[in-house]
Parts: sequence; C-alpha cells; structure tokens
Amino acid sequence: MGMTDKKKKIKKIYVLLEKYFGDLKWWPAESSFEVIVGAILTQNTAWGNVEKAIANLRQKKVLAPGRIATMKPAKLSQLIRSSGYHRVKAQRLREVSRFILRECKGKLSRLKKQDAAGLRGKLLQVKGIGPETADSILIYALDKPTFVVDAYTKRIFARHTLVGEDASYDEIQSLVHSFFTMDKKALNQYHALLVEAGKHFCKKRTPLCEDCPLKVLL
DNA sequence: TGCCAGGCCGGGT
DNA sequence: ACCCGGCATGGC
Repeated sequence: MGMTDKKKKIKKIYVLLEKYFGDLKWWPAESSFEVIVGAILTQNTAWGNVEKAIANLRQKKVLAPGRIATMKPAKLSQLIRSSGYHRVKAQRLREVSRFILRECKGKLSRLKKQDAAGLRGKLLQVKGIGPETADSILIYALDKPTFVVDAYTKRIFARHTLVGEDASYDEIQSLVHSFFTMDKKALNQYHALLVEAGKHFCKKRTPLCEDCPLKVLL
C-alpha cells in the first residue's frame, strides 16, 4: 500500500469510528496525578478494576505523590489489589511518585513546562513506565500532543493492513504522527475511538467482526 | 470455566 | 535486537 493510501485509510478509520461512537471525551480525572496513577494501574488490566483501586486511594486521602512515595509497600499494594499485579504496580507507583517529587517537587504544573521529547525520555527511564504508559502520561496528564499505541490499535491497524502483525510501537506511532495530525484533541479522540472499537468489535478471539463500523474498509 | 483486559521487566538467546 | 515467563484480579 502506498503512503498516500495509508494516510487516507488512517483518516477514514477515524471518521468512521467518530461517526459511530461520537465524541468520547476520554480519560476524565480529578487531577493530573490521578491520570498518572491510572496509567500505571491499567497496564494489561480492565479499567473497571482500576477504578476501584483509585477510589480506595482517594478514600484514604493518599492520591498524592508525597503520600504514595512514603507509604509502606504492603499497605499500598492492598489498596490497589483490585487492579491486578498489585505488588509490582505498588512498586511502580512508588517509582513514578519519587520521580515527580524529584523532578518538580510534586508540582505537575511545573513539569508541564518541559518539552515533550525530554519528558518522554525521562519517563521511560522510570522503572515500570514503558512507551504506552509514557505517552498516556504525556497526553492525558502533561498536555503534550502524542498518539498512544495500545494492543487494540496494533490489532486494528494490522487487520486493515496499515502495518504488519509484528510492527513495533514506534513504527505505528510514527505512522500516525506523520499521516494524521499532531492536534491534541484529535489524538486523544483517536486513541479513545480505537480502544472503544477494539473492546466492542475486535477482541483477540473474534477477529471477524460483522457489526464493526470499519467493515466497509475490508 | 477458561480467556481476556487501555504492559513492562529481566534474563536468555 | 527480539523472545519469553512472570506478574494477578475481576468480568463475561
């Protein structure tokens, strides 16, 4: 497929999904730090399980980097138990909290003033933050236009032959960054639309989706 | 009742 | 530079 065709297809997928799902207004949270916590907790985990964990943290008044960083690991892991992998995730929450305290004394508004590329590099050095979590933090917590590539994105793009089955994270992200747009709202919406489409029509065991709004492209 | 969910790390090749 | 096992709870 030529580059021009890929560009058209990327846009077409967006248009069809938006027509079907509408404006999703994704990832609402009460604070940037809550977004970061959610980004860690939702790693390979259904969002419903994450919400309970965040509710626990809020109820205990520990939804702040200073509190997370100083809490005993056993206590923290119990609070986030519902999100799965709670021991490793407790450690990851501690790591990212320490990073925030170190980098901006806990003031995320200050962190937002740094440039996107530099921030991404720093985030990737934090143990427990990989490319998807870093990009989720960049766009949803730190206001940086970034396309987040997740398992659904890869599956849907591969299914529509935009990329190969073995495409890397950076390859897929570069494709969207160069052929779609760098507008923050649109990138947010695209990610949300792909996840929604994946949940409804493109699960692992059901690659054939009769009612998928993207069916017309196949 | 297995299978899957908005990944990432560490050790091995 | 990849490949793989481990990490774990809750919903369908």
